[in-house]
Amino acid sequence: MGSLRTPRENWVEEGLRVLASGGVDAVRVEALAKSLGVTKGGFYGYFADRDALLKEMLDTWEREATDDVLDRIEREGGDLMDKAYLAGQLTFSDRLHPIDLAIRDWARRDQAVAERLRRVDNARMGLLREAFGTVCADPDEIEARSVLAFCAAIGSHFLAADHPGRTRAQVLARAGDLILNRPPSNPAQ
Amino acid sequence: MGSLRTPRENWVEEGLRVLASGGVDAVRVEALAKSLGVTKGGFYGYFADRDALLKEMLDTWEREATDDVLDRIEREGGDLMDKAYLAGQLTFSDRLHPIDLAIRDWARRDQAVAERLRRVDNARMGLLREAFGTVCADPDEIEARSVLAFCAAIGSHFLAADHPGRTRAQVLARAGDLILNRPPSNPAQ
Amino acid sequence: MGSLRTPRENWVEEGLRVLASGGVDAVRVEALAKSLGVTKGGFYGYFADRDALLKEMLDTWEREATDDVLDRIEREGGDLMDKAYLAGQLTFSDRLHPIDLAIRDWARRDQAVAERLRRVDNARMGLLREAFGTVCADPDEIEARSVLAFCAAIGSHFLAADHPGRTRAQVLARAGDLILNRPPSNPAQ
Amino acid sequence: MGSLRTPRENWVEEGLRVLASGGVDAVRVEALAKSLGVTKGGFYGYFADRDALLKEMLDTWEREATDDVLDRIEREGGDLMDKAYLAGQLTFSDRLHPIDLAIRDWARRDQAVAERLRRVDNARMGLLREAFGTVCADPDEIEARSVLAFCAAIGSHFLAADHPGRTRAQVLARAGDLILNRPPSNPAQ
DNA sequence: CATGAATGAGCCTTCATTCAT
DNA sequence: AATGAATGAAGGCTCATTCAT
Repeated sequence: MGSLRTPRENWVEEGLRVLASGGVDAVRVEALAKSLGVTKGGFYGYFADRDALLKEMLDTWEREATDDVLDRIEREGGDLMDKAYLAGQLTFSDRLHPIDLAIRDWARRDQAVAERLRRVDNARMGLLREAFGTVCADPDEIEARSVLAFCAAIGSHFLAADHPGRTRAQVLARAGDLILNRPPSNPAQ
Repeated sequence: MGSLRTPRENWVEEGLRVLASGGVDAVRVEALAKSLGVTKGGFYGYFADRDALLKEMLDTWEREATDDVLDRIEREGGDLMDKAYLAGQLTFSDRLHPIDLAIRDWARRDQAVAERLRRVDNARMGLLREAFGTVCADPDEIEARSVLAFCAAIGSHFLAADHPGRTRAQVLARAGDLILNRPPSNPAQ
Repeated sequence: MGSLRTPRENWVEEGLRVLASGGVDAVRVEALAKSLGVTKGGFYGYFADRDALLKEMLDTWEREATDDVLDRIEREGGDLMDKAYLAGQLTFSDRLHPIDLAIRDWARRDQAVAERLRRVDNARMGLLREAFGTVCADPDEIEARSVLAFCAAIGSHFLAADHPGRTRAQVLARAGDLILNRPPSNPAQ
Repeated sequence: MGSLRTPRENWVEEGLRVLASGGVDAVRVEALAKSLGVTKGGFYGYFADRDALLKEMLDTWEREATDDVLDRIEREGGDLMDKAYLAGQLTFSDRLHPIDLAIRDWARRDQAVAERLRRVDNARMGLLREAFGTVCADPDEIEARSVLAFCAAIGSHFLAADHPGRTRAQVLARAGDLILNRPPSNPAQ
């Protein structure tokens, strides 16, 4: 399946993989070349320079993180809460989430990246607001709950603490109930 | 005040400053030397190598983030919620917070750092559990609210979205009310 | 007209153009390919390697600079001084002159090129000697005036100085009078 | 004597040597390092980058080609013609002349270098004008003879032709007589 | 033939590290 | 201890060259 991609896409793909696991600074032409089993010289047949690759990677991520997610939730249907939930699942998928975290860190040092992240996060917050709007009337509360949901999703992946006697998933499930202001959904777990 | 420190401490201090603003990869002996106005050769009079400095930086941070904070809240007194609140203020201070964020990202790629962060975050979660224990009886709920509080603190600094018509601080204040399960503390704002 | 040439000739032509404007080191297969709108791989269908192109360029230049010039002045007729003058005009034409200068520099570092240039310059000096022979009897003086004429033509294109109140062309016209040992041809200018 | 120079000066010196023999493009950090018997990494302790070296080389050349020459002819004394002659000897010395030729070629592709060369050539033309002013009254003729002298000096080093039965020096001596409008200085040679 | 793709050598630059003084 | 000088390993980029299609 990987070989069905154009070589150009392979560079982008490998770049995103490395970005996710090692951060921007680890996205080195030479390292990617080795992973792809080619020599670094070939890289410049596809990209003007390393920056061009980074830009392409961000384009790909932005598209996947917004358009692709929106297309998908539109196709699947459901009410607004279902859609937001599905968007969350797609956003925090094994593929997208690690990239997301790396980009969040990257954005702290690169204004252009910060701007892209802002666009993406605004789109996501839009979905959350719509969803919380179906269960809550006060706009301030909608905003607060949306932010809480978003922060929980992000923060839980940066948080290193243990939860003796529980799994992180269990704790987060309960936190989700609190954010949605509903009774514990699965007390037995 | 800076010059009252030993040269060794100056290297560590500068290292932490750069870590906070540029991430681990920006902590380069040469760059630090230039900032300190000395030559990089001198570095090796104090540290075996770059890794030794990084370790020392982590030691300093860990001490400040746990012992120093604990000492301080012990001295200041107050109930458990006050203590947790003060700990939060100290933790998310202008000095510690940027270092914290950088270390969180660093921990994603370095197991040893992850381990240290786990120790620190566990200590912090301990304070939060104690505090929430004074307003809530269910251990699962205590855990969930503690995590929510922690995630909100971390996540809000990685979140790039806008809040039309509101400041981030206002939204977070309201989120804090939700986490503490209390009515909006300042509805007028 | 350019497209009437064979592809092979196009490579040579473009090579000479680049040689004229940027020197030998600027004659790069990749750059030429881009200018010609083809891929560099195709180059090797016509030339064994870059050196083969350079050789071909020198062949073309040598032919144009000697045979073509001689043919032309033979066809045009006139006395020997007229012929030398026409040869000079052809030699220092917009096309040939920049190539000539670049080759002169190239010859300083490449013995084979120096040898070719020697052949060409000897041919030119021959014409000059014949021409000056019509206005001057002393062989030493003929040689000296011929060299002066030649040096003025070359040197004036490497000389960077200004001539306050005069154009370079005016100064050179007067220099030409001196070389030919005749009164100022156009004192009013 | 070479080792009495600072390492920095050694880089500049070697740079000028290579410039003289191979042109700007041959001035490569790695090549210079090898000639100096050091590794290329050390270069960057003295210069920000290759351009900084090139600039320093040009500074050194400009100083030697103008200030040093002027100082020297001032010290030596003599009439204006003697001074111009000495300046010519210094300028077309084994050291300066090859550098000069290389810079002349370089100037054809680099505007900043052209500007420096213009300054230097203007200074030289100034000396020539003063000298010819002592033997000639007409300003146009002074300018023409000055340019001829200069072009002969430059051009004779780019000219590749042979002079059967004579040496280049002999021909140039006679050319010098013509430029100075004096009888053959050494008819016997 | 010409193209797309890749190779490999070479250059510029950065940086951790060493070492004599 | 601190400096000046140098080393060597990387990494970014260019380019002549090769080769399968």
